[in-house]
Amino acid sequence: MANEKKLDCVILGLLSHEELTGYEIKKRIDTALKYFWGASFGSIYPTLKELVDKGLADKNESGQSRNQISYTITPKGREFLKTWLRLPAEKDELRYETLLKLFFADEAGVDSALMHIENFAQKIRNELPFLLESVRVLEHLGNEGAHPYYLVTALFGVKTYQAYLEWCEEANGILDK
Amino acid sequence: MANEKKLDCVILGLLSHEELTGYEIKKRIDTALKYFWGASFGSIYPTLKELVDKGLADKNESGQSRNQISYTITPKGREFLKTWLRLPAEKDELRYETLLKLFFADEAGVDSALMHIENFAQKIRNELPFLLESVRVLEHLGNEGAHPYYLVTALFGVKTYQAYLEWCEEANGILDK
DNA sequence: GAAGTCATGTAATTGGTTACATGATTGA
DNA sequence: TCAATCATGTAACCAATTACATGACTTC
Repeated sequence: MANEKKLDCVILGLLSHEELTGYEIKKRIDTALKYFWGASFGSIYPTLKELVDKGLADKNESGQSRNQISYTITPKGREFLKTWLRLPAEKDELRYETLLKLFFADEAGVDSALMHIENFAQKIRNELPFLLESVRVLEHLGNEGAHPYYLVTALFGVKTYQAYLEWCEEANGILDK
Repeated sequence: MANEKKLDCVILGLLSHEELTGYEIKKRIDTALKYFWGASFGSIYPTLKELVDKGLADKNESGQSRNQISYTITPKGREFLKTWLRLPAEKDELRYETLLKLFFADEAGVDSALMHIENFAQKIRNELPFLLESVRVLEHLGNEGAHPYYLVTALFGVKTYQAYLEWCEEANGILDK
């Protein structure tokens, strides 16, 4: 029961802010939600169809370009979203392959362990500037509308990324001796 | 291609340390790997069967108790594991429903946002002592075998959990004004 | 006119969860 | 003897990815 589909809520959430096409929804997920959620086209388009069927979103065929289809949230969709938002979160989960490979690294040797840590650190270092920039912008935008919520989630990214980098140092120190 | 099954490697990894039953594998995952991986019985038992079919593990029907079936890793299984361990990690991902509900919280109001943060903090506070105790024990055990790798992954848990708690404070401060 | 990106969608497959079914063992 | 836990396993279901198919628009 705890494993319901969340993508419909993600999409409704995005639509609650603005009218969007499937393609744009994918972009939003890959940028703003990147560090705590993911989804592919192969799940986004079918879910969009479902939302329309259930009366939670409306399809607007007449985009500025002929082949663009944009979606808006319906009042019923907004109600659905609000109900879900107020329910306690059921599942927060991590799947860190890096940690897995590290946990079992005894079998493969310390060099490969150090490589995994370095790869991980590199990925984080690449992404951190984007996140810091988001925070900078959001702090300027002040307390209107959804901005404080965006800020808080971006700060989560920053905090955890910084913790990851500190851990990489620490782990290196322990293993590389 | 990036989305191959990882559970076979998780199980082989655990078997590379010791002989285990399916039930014990589940327990290991729920304790030692808890904060970066998960799996259910419904995936563990079929995977165990697969591993035996592929010659990567052996089934030992004669446990101390009649209805216990334990598994050991074969040399081929060890080779398979080692190869995987040395390949770069492809996928590190988070699915934090809490963050999702926070990102869209404008629709539901600040009270529910603060509730989500508090629930999250509570969960972390509950789990942190166990993790700290693991670190304490592992630091005592020294540098033999897999211990440094266990230590490093446990420290990852501690570092991130502490970062989460700091973030909860910060987020509360921003939203609760 | 070619390359790249914007844009939508489907089919096959898979990895996994949930719920169920069953039964042995242990300890109060 | 009853409850809890140990222990294994299957079937139904589902969410999601990957790969594929298609075509319009933009820019050099």
